[in-house]
Amino acid sequence: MVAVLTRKKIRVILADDHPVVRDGLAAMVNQQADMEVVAEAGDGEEAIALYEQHQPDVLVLDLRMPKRDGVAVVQRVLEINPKARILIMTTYDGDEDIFQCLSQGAKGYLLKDAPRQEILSAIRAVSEDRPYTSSGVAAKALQRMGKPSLTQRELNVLELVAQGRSNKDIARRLSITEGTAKTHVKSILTKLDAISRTEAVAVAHKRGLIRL
Amino acid sequence: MVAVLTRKKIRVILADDHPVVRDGLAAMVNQQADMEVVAEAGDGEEAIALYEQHQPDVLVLDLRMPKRDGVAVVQRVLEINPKARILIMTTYDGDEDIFQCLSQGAKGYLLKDAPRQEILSAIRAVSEDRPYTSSGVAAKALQRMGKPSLTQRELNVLELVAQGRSNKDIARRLSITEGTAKTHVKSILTKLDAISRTEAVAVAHKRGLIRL
DNA sequence: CCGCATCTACCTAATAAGAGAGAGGCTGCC
DNA sequence: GGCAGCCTCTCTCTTATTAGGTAGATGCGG
Repeated sequence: MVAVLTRKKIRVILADDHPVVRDGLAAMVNQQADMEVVAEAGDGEEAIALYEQHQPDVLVLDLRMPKRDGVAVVQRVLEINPKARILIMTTYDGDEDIFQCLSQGAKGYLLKDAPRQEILSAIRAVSEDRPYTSSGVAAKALQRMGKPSLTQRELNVLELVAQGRSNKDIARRLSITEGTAKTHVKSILTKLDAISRTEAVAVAHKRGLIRL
Repeated sequence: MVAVLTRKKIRVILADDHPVVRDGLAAMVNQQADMEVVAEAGDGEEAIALYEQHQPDVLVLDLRMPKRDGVAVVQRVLEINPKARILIMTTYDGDEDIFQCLSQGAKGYLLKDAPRQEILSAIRAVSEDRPYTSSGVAAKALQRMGKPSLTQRELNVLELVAQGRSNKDIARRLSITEGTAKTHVKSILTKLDAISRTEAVAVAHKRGLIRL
């Protein structure tokens, strides 16, 4: 046995819907002398419940999860404990979610393809309340800065556009006139700097504004 | 120590670009008495090289990888050893890749969010040359059957359509006339059963015909 | 209360996209 | 050789989309 350090171990909760990923992270974390996994969650609601129960030092959170997605979990956990230390970890690299999570108070954000060392450093950083963001992610978050954001209504319209609906169809579904639908589409095009609706969908997808 | 069985252990190679996932799978596999990980690859080329070197019983392969993607690896490995037993494992659930891999000779296909037991069963099945396909995946592969496939040219056009290019722009890039571009777009729409180009992009994405 | 943003709605004119039909050159397969 | 499938090009016609401007109604924060 290794001598136990004076400091307590960093208590970590893992939340990810892939058992494989949880196993991988758990194996990595538990191999470290200074940290341990105290619980694992497979969906958003479980993550919130387990956070409340264990009050860990760090919550490692996948953005895409069943029941409640990452952004919602971040929100809820910070309501429970405004000082919560959350490390977002995902395969996803669109910039909208990154921005949302970080601006809501997540302490770190990194991608799943990060090497072991980087993941462990990130957990340590976040546990000490230091922000951690991998370089590529930081760049994207900066890119997102200054770009106009879509209104809720525009997002609804955008979603329908992405499904290939016509303006007329969109109007019917949202119970507005075709003219209004056009206006929304137009301002979406302007904000996303796109020439056609199809390009708008491509841009929106790249930014993580919509999921397909 | 547990008594060693008469049978040899199933020798497994893991290929995935996420260190976390490799760790998770390795931990799961090595805990089993009847299997062991003999090598791990982080990209397609490495996977091929390690396969050649170790000639494992099972190759567990992620579809999306740097350097060379899953489909290409399946092809190459089966050239090296036509009896190779390959288990495709991915987060991706579009049906095009599933179909491609299975029709090329991969023995199994499952999703990363599968529970531990299912993953292990799949490895065992494939190691005995029995096909394994999780139910949801099988359904999608069947769906794909009978649906018209796009020609190479149409796929090129589709890619440009997905980027939001206009017919005129597509024509210029492919050095064809706008009329011809329209013809291709039209037959894409017909084959994908879409009304507009934007819907075509949505369908194509869902089917895994294109990546964004 | 005022200003600002948003959502709503209408208009015209220009452009792009989609439907339909036809047709020649090319390949590969039977 | 003949046939099928693909790619290419042409044409017309209709509809959808986009650009431009204008403007009333609402709600929110200063």
